[in-house]
Amino acid sequence: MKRITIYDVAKEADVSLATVSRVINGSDVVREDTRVKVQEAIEKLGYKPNAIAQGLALQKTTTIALIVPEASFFYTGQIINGLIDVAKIYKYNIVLHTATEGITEMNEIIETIIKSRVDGVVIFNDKLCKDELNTLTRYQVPIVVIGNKMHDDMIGSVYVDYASLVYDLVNSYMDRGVHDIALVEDRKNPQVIAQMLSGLTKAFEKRGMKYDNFIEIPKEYRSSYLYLKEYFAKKRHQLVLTYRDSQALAVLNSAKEQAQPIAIPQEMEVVCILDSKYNAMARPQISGYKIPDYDMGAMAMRMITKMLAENSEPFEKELEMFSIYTPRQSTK
Amino acid sequence: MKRITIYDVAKEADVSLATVSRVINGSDVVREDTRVKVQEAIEKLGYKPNAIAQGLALQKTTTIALIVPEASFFYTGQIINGLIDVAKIYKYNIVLHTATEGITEMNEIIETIIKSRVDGVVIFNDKLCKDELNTLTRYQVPIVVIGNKMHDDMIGSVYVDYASLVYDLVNSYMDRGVHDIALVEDRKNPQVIAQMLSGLTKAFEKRGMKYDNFIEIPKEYRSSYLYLKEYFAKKRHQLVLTYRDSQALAVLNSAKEQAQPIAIPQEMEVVCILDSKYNAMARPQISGYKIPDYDMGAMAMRMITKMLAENSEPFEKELEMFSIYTPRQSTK
DNA sequence: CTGAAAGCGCTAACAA
DNA sequence: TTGTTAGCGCTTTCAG
Repeated sequence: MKRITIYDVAKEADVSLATVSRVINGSDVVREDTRVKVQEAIEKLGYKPNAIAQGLALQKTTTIALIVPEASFFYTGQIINGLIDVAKIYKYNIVLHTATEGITEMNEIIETIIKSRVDGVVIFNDKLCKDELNTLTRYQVPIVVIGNKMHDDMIGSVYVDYASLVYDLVNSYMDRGVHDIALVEDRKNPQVIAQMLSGLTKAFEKRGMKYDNFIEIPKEYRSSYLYLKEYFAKKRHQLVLTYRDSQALAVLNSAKEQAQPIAIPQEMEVVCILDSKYNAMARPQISGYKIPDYDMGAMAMRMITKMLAENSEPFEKELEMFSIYTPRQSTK
Repeated sequence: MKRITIYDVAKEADVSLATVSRVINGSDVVREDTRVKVQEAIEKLGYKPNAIAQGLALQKTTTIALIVPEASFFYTGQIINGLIDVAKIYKYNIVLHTATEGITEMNEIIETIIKSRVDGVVIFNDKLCKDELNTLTRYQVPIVVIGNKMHDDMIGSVYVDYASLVYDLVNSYMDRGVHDIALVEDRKNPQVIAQMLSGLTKAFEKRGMKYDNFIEIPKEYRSSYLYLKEYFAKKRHQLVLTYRDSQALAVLNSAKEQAQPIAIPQEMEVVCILDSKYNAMARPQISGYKIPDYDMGAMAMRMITKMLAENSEPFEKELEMFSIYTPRQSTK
């Protein structure tokens, strides 16, 4: 089947290509009968407008680039879903890029993004690289970042304030006299951990105390579990904070499986900041915050479309999203 | 910053645009000093070739479309990762589409895919729609489907043979006299379930028996859990098969939390076909098959690139992937 | 209401 | 080795 173009349709319908262009773009100046005639030709030939050629002529691609970290966590999927769902509404295509560690990698992604002339980019990445964003900005590409508060003429953001979330949580525990609070981290989400730490530090400093209770664990579950098993044999805490569900599960299992099991929540409480369906499947069920991943993706896309709109009336470029706490069995 | 084009570079370097084109495409006929001159102009102006224009001229986009189900499961992420990783190697971009339920949806996706003139499409979807694939084929778009065995001039496939996997598993259980085997399903993965069923049926028929032991559960974990709790109060099985980890967890928890807890694996064994990291975090740990999700994505992409290569020597268009069984605590 | 023609930015013969 | 020119398929003034 020969690639059929607007010319073929024009010939078939016996009109000029300009007219065909008008009907496929829904121009209302076309007389009804010629519109019908053209439509029929389109059907008959199975013509589909070439989006590439349109993009070239129009100087826009109606596609936006999405950069996510390579690690495939459940919430990444949710963000993508939310984003794509609203992208569909606005007829945008999404080209997906995954950022591995390493700056070279990120540079390459930015490079291909610029070449592909996307209309905008949404970036969700735990390692935020200001420099890379700058080069995008230099090329006039509107950006929305998910997960970090920031703001600029061409940059918007959708985020959760983990610092104050953790601050509030820790604060209320400290009010009740719980001071032995540990933070588990595995270096996979440095940005978020930094925020959590700042919340913790602030709560401690408020009371003239210094915070330094990290439990640094390996990146993989199995070794984390083993590490924690040894750790808890020597040391326990009143409250353990984790970011991801798998970390909380490592805590739970290693605490339970001590020679002298640690009773959760009686002896030690556990909160997993980033709630997931697996938290409710664990035993004891793990308390956590329901972060609106899907909505963050959706709102990020919404924001990009606003930035892209011609007549865009001014709008808030920093959008804070809120999470709700779901207490379960791992806390008193 | 004005959009700068190949003309600007040509003027700056004082050569023709053809020469510029040659250096950006690495043609080796360019004299070294003019190449340097052009490179300098490119650097100076910050020129980036317009991939859209290149696409138009070359009649190819170096992007491939990926269709995945909307549901965000862990393995979907793995497939995407694998696919993107090899896409990077071959300089392909990935535009991601999620297929919600409903045929209209799928038709729209196919429509935009055809318009966007991607070089190929990889489709991973539990609901396979032959018709949609046909329209792609009519437009000469090479396809690789992940998860279903199929084959055609323009279609390749990468799959796991769940039927024979389940057949072997069930067969060995039946050899040991275990006949009371139940299959849990929630209608979210009809294609795979159909395959599993065919394996089960075959194993039963071999012994002149008929298989009809389904446990049809709701789609959400919470209601599945409640459903199964009632179910297991009345009825138990020697072996329960599930597809996804969350289903196995629902089985585990509801069995454990009976008035008279069901001992797993002593009284009832559980196998989750699709192994995931959460299976190892559950207690008891759940036995399952390690399906090579990442590799399936990677191989699918490899296959597409082969189909796209000019001088492609013939290759196997049906690629079976194998999984390995990891016995854990949920089986004897 | 419709057509002619000039781009959009780049590639690839074909000449020079 | 380099330049000239004709597309790639579509949009959009500008005339008619």
